[in-house]
Amino acid sequence: MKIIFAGTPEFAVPALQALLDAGAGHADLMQDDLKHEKFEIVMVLTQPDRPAGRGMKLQASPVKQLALQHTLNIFQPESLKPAEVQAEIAAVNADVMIVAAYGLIIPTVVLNMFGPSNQKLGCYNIHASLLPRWRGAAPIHRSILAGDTETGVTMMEVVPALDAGNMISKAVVKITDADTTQTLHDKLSLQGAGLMLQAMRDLIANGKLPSEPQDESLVNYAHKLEKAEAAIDWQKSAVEISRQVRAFNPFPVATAQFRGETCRIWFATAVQQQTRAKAGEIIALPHALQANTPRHPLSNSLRKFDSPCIHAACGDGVLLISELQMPGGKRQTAQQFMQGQHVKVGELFA
RNA sequence: CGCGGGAUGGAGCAGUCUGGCAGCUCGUCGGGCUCAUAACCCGAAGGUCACAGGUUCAAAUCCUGUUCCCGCAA
Repeated sequence: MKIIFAGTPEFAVPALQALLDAGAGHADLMQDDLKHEKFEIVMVLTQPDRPAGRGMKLQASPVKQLALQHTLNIFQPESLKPAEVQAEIAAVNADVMIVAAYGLIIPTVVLNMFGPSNQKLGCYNIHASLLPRWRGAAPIHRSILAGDTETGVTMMEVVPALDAGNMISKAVVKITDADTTQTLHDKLSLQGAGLMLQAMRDLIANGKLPSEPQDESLVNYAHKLEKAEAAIDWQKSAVEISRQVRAFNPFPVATAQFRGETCRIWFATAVQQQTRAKAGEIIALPHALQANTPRHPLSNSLRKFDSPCIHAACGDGVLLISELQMPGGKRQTAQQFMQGQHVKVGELFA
């Protein structure tokens, strides 16, 4: 079965790796008699190298880097709309196309190349949510931000409308208080790779995949994160702020003003504690600087938390900040931050 | 050469503008106190101030070059 794999970022890497592990490879490197039984990756579509990182040097996408290691046929058009680009895709005569966070619109003309009218097996997408919830660009971020207790991945048919195709299979993943977008992303991309591989095996075995339509009444959209959403509003509840912090880790990272500087909050959890302190006020700094700070009534009861955190009052509840970063500096644990900055109880985040 | 910040005992930082004894919060080691402790008290070790060159009576500090790290941008 000839496959085109279309993907760009880290999320798509486990899926491509899964195909490679399952025996896929460059056509020239495979035995002729295996080609019909196994997967043959005839083209890897990925976005063009972009300036990225410090110095803004051109960088190959994670998918491209993996493809290069396996000497796969790489194609990096700016867009799939030009006729000559579409001709190149048609020329490899693939049976199926797998899409995972590719990031470019796939025109109807291209989708039709894999349609039944051409005796092909279809075009399928791996999406990082339990559709129809969280269609769109930032499903992982939005599921944490919304306080969902579970999310997942969905394998689906690609149609012209955004993430609206019929669904093939799903995997559910719980969201815990310790999950960030990073940790969920990693779990989901692995689950997605598994779903995709199973779907491809079923496709080889049966020549088609059963699917069911999405319930349009349950649809909602995961809009791309705005930079402005990164700033913490300390009037909100600790639970909401904790979700925001975890949803924005590792990108773009929630921010707070401290001593006139914008510092980034990498990790924080919420506890239910009544306090009369102002929103954003630091009310306790257990362990590290206890000798130099007034003993706060809460500090004894909060001692059960084994790593030192900065305890900041919110509109409702208390936020325990355990990892943060000052401008120009590295990420550091709350303890290192307290020692280096000489943080005192009563200082304010804004 | 896209723009900005940084490098100082094991960790995190101040000191640099305005050159003049290497400092803070921790950690480590030794001793003390305590029913006990990540608490408290006393003491000690530990530094080529990223690297190279320059200016100066004198450089962590000023000048030049290099390396590495962080942020902006995605």
